[in-house]
Amino acid sequence: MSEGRSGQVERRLRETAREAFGWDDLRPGQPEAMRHLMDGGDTLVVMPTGAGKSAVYQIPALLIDGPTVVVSPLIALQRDQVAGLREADAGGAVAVNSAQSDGEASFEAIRKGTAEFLFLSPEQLAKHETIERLRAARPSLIAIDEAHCVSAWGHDFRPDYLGLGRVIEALGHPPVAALTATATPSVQEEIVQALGLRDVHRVVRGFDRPNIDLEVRRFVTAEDLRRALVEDAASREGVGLVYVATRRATEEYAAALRERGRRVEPYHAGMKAAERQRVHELFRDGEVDVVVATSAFGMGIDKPDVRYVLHAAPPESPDSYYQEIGRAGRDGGPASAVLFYRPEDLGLRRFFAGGRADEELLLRTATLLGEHGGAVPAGELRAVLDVGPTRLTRVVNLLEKVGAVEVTTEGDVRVVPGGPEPEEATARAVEIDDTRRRIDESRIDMMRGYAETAGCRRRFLLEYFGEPYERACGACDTCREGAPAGPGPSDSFAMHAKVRHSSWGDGMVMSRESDRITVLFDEVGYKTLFLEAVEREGLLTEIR
DNA sequence: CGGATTACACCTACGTGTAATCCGGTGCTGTAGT
Repeated sequence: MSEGRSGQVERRLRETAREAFGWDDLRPGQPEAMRHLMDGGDTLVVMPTGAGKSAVYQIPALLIDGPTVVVSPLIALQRDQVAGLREADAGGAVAVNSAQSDGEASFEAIRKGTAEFLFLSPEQLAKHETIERLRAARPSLIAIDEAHCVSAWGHDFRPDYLGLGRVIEALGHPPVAALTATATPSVQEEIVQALGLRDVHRVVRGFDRPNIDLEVRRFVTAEDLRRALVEDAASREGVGLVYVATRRATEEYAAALRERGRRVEPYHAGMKAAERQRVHELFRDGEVDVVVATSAFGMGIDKPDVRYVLHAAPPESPDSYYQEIGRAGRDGGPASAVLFYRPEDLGLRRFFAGGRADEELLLRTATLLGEHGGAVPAGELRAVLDVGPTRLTRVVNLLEKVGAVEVTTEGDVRVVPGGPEPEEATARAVEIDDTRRRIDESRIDMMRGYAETAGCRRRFLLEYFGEPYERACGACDTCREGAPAGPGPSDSFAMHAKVRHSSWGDGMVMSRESDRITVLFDEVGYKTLFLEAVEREGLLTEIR
């Protein structure tokens, strides 16, 4: 590739950025990713909200002939994105989902080229008719927005996320851009695997948010914690968020804060759509001081002047925690993230993470498909097995992973000839699901690790996300109290070293403190080991 | 897994303690009934 041609491509990218979106310049990392897409490769972009993730696919979309399919997890998000693109001179945008009646008109607009962008949920893409309509429009680019959902939701909550790899192939695998604000190296790997990305160019940058002060306050009784949080939230200046674990707690904290004179609204997924919308608007317009919410509140929020994010209970992983506190201080001004912590409150997360694969249903599905021998439409399979679409997709995903069944281009399910027998397939599927669950549970352990570390909290989080951070930040509670120094002079088990444990298998060193290291094992997830014991017992060997 | 609620035992006052039970998050979709 000559210097001249890539320079020319970059000039066209810059021109398009200016003309269509009014952006005067491209940001670091963007041009390379855009060029890679235009050369036909896939790209994985991990950048904070507001740093220009969307531009990475939107600008090439206008330069490559053919429409762009955008997978977006929330209908509300699709609406905002369509509206945003319509304001720009970006070739038009439409969506297809259950909230709008005229899906056919949207497909028509894409086919005729009167719209460049088509927004869809993974569930829409799980339908064979949708794929057929899209194939007719010959999409030339696919964007997966909020790509961490593949890993966070694909295994149970919204299993159609794991079908996206198949969708990409069915559409002829045009260049794919997967975008997210938060993904550890292992989640990045999972996204690449699940989507079947090839020739991947990665842009990973900007994890550190130095203006967010980090603090954990520990409590013994639930009542003390509750009082302290209400007191804290009631006395803060500016707009803030309080994350709680249950819907009921949103109401209770909101009532307590209202009593303290704050303008406050609860928010959770059990509320009516109109009410949720209203809270979003009040928050956006600065007409509330505090929103008390479950994890339902967050995606798509881009309010710059959120001054604090308090947690009344730990979330399920540092991944979720970092996403939630990352909504503070987007304007670069001082912001605060405080976790009000009791170890007992991790129990609810353990409960949520605890559901095991349905062994009986796996066996029944595999047996039934084996006896039938041919391709069975998903609808018929659901009826015979008497299960809903979510459960069936979950089971089919697992059986597909062990090579027992496959989904045809028509969207039917059939056994793979020569694949494992039903019993064997079930056992292997259960094992795969158990591994995934152990890793989920180990993420809860890492959340505890964050809450209980004596070291710098920022360092803990950044190393969890794979960014070596060889110092103390000075802007967290442990630093202010004089956090212990970093790792000693020993250079064994360096950051990101590959190691082997006699019973936990292979893993990678993800963080180091003065007396302990944390290793992410392929099979059992995150484990923290004390260096003294590692050396005394010879627990780990370095491998390469 | 832990917290909140309910049931009921106590035993004779109308309240209190303990055991059993229930419940908990995230969103899409498509259809039936207003």
